[in-house]
Amino acid sequence: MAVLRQQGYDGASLSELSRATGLGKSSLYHHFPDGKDDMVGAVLAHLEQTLEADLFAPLRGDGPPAARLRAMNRTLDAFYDHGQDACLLANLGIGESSRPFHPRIRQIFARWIEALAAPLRAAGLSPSVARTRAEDAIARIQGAVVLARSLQDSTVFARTLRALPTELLRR
Amino acid sequence: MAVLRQQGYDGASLSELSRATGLGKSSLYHHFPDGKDDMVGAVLAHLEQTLEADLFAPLRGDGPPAARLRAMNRTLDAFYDHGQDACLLANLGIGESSRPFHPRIRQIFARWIEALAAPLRAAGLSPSVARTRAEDAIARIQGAVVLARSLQDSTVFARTLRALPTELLRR
DNA sequence: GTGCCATTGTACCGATCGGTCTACCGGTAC
DNA sequence: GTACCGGTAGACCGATCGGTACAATGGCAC
Repeated sequence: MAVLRQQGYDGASLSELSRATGLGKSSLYHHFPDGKDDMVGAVLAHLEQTLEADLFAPLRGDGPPAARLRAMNRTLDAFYDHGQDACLLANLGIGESSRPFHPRIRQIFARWIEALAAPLRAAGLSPSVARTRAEDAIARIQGAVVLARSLQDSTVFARTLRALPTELLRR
Repeated sequence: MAVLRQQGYDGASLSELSRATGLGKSSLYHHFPDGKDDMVGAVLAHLEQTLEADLFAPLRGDGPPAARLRAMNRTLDAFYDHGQDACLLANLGIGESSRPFHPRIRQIFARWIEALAAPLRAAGLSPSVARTRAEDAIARIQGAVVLARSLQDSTVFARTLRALPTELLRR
């Protein structure tokens, strides 16, 4: 996952993946018979599981909406290493949209949006407003990561996360 | 530029660049002796020039701030093809930050931020507020492109652009 | 022990990578 | 005409690409 998020699909060569995993090529192809796409699929499946547990489930939880949003912030801050690490979803989703793993990217983003909309509805916002705000928030997070990495300055990322909870719940 | 923004640095092979430009390899290496990095450099230089003329200069212009922001929107909407085209800066900036062209990416983003802050200051916002708002706006645009492409739904992009002028000038 | 099977290291495959070389073209100078 | 030269095509280079073949390893069933 680290190789993919940093190098992207084309940059993540098999020898790099082999080195990073400590597995020889034959082992990689034993576990992932369909090659690179298979490995990417496994990485995305694992990411989806992780996000489900650490991000989506807390968002859907039954605590106060503001607390759920703060939980998301904590997870994201760790996940992106304070905005210094690239986003795997963005790196894979920004390229060719015809890649076999692209539907999975879309699905993960869709789940994130849906999970984030939940606490906003719980706070009394209409479903449609909750949804558009969730989309906008995720766009802001993604853009903050892109900009923080491009500028090599994580200020934007920190500021974006800090502002989100109150702005999302504003009436 | 089209190949680079769609395929990214590693995905943009020389044969692809050759095909897209209609030039043989030897011609490419005649004009860009230092190879791929040289070509990327030229693309970024050209992009910077284009942005300077179509985006930054209008932002710095002397019309009403709201009109300057609407001009930015028009340029961006065309530039990203309503959110369907990837962003070259994001695609190159999201990867390894040690690449030789990375300083140029950073510089272009910095100029964009500075240019966008100008109409905000002209509207009476303090320099520091203008700057952070400019940064946030560019992050939102970048994130909107990432999300629109990942979801294959340009709604987020359109909504983001539409909301920007009034939100940026809000007191 | 023996057989079995999942797993692994290593050599190897054709294709493509980024990049170089040489021969050639088409204009311009004289 | 001829010398020159910016530009070009395409063969070619070693390295690396994604992927395969195959023999060896190692643990487990019996």
